[in-house]
Amino acid sequence: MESSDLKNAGLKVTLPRMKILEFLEASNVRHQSAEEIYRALLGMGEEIGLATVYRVLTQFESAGLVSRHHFEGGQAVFELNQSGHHDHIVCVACGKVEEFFDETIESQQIKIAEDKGYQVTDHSLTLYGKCSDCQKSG
Amino acid sequence: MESSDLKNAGLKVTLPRMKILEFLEASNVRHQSAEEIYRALLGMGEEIGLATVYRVLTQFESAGLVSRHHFEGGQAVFELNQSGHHDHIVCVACGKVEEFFDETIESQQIKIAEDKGYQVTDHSLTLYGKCSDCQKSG
DNA sequence: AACGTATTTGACCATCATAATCAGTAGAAT
DNA sequence: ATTCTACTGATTATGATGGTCAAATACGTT
Ligand SMILES: [Mn+2]
Ligand SMILES: [Mn+2]
Ligand SMILES: [Zn+2]
Ligand SMILES: [Zn+2]
Repeated sequence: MESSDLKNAGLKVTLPRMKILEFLEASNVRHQSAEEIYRALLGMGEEIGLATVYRVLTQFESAGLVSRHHFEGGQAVFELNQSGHHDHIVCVACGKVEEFFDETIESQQIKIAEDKGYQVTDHSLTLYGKCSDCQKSG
Repeated sequence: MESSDLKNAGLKVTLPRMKILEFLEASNVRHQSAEEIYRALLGMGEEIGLATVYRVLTQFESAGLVSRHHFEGGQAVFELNQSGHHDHIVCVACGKVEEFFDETIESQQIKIAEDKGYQVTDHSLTLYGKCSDCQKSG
């Protein structure tokens, strides 16, 4: 039951919020833009405004329910925070997004920041390249 | 002489291009937005259009003279490509930007990509945190 | 030096992603 | 059920950046 997630986040349980959360949980695409989510919901016959989608996603982000990523060149994409932290590798040809987590990189980042006297709050790491499929066909 | 840089890049030597390149070379701030560069030039009494600044910076980027970075929340920033590749750590309190290069991270990134069958073309890594100054005063 | 042409400039407008407004609507506490 | 407040969604606003086009300019050629 997703409504408990909303309550826990201090958000009123409303139809648009439920619909967006359900959609993200049911979707097999993990990284989607606000507009993609909006269009998908419209396509499912839901009545929802684009402004609401943007607003709700921002609220979900503040509540820690979703993460927002800015990959090169396009809109921000959102993903449910189900598994823990990870970084991304994006295919510059087909747009496919894969996830990875590397302990060596993670700890090295903290070490670098500490050496410079910084207290790290966040980081963003994205690799760009051609996936194996696109290397064959391109 | 900077005009040779422009010629090498296949760009005609024009006043606006010279002015922007000279400004970037003379500036002690390494990472600046198009608008900051525009305002600085205006403040120096130069006559230049904002559209020209954007256009020229994009041309410089294509020519490999500058790099463009999208840090969180604001405009893109540009920097001269004088030293080699590096990544950035940004203070979330005062906006200060520091640079670093870590061979461990660099090679680990390539290894990760290879394991997934990707041919890396580029990557972006930015750490966010509080610098030592801002930790004291904040 | 003067010319001719292709390129560049800059004022202005267009666009794109996203945020703000605000009147109407719908949760939820009583 | 009533009431109050937070939420929604159509619309408008915003901020960064790109496109247009007439006027200006760089530069190879005379
Ligand atoms: Mn992800
Ligand atoms: Mn830099
Ligand atoms: Zn691909
Ligand atoms: Zn700071």
